[in-house]
Amino acid sequence: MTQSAPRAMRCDAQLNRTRIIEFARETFAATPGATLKAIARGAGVGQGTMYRHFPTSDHLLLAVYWAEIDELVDAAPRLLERHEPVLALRLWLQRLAGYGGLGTAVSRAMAAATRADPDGPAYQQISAVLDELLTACRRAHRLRDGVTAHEVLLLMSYVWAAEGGADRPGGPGAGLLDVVMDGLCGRTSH
Amino acid sequence: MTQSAPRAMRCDAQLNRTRIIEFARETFAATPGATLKAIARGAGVGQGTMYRHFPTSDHLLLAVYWAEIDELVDAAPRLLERHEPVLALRLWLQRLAGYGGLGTAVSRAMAAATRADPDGPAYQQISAVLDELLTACRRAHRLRDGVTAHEVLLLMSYVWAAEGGADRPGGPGAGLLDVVMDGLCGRTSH
DNA sequence: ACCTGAACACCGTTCAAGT
DNA sequence: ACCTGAACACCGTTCAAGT
Repeated sequence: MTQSAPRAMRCDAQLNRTRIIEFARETFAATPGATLKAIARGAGVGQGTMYRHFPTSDHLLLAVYWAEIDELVDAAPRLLERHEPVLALRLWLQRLAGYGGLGTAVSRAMAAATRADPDGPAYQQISAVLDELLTACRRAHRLRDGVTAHEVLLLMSYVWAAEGGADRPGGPGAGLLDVVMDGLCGRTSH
Repeated sequence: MTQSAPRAMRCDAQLNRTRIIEFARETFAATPGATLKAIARGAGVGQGTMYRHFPTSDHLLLAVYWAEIDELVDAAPRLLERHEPVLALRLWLQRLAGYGGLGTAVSRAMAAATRADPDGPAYQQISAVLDELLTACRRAHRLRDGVTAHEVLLLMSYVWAAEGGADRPGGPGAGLLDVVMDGLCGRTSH
């Protein structure tokens, strides 16, 4: 513990924080575009408190969906153990896309992370994990050269671009993952 | 003229309209996130007038960048005449991406069109023209099956996803068009 | 038919006052 | 150290009143 452990919050602050997050989760599920003020009111805290804990709505979004992001991150090594690299990559991206569509957890947090805090922990973790998948593919000479994790995430932004969600089973964009995979695996150095 | 020709506007209305558009063009160039109220004030019209002509900021955006969209649309047939289909498609997408980056004309209008008015004339024209390019490629058996123009535009949304613009020459996303092209042309039915 | 501008209901943000 | 809630500067939207 040579470094500053984040200085435990006072217990009322901690309580308020969890209260906000919990109420925000329910609220976002019902009303995706809910306002910070409304959430503060509903959670029974002052607006100043809200603002202290979550300076912007993206911060709140990340806090609410943190668990889902963790799941996504944890899934990667498991996939790499059980499948060959390219399939693992495909399944992971599929899962990423599966979270997509506005209103579902990870896509909103991803959008928030890429938008507001590209250097924040959420984006860092996700791109680090994706980088492992890409490296595995590269080692197997199954990936084209010079593609970064950030670029792949950029390419996947079609998932959370459309309001309606581009990932619905039948909808437009359902087949786009095939296109992306072929693009990523074409022209290998093999 | 069996149909309702859009009923010529009164001359003061027409004047106000062009005044708004002109001032908005300058303003957007300087301050991308400019507000409708500020533009109304700067253009010397009442807020009600602003609202009558452009119910939402996306409508204004489309009006401002209409000329650029026309250029893009007109470029397609020329490209098809002078190059083979796949190269034509590539050059057109390159041009589309070249408009990219927030703050440049077409990308903002495209984002506006896909977001607010997916059935509006701008998006219709662009996707129709892209469909011609795709059809030409398909006829030459150089395009994978079952890809629609809408999907390709969805895939290109990486261009206007990032705030900084993903299309800068050296920046991330510069090589993504290659990935997209390989993805689109892989697995042909040829 | 069109324009004006005050008015309304909202938003995020701040900050003095409390505990 | 943290919370509260009034206050501030803004936004889009509406609408009675004018021409």
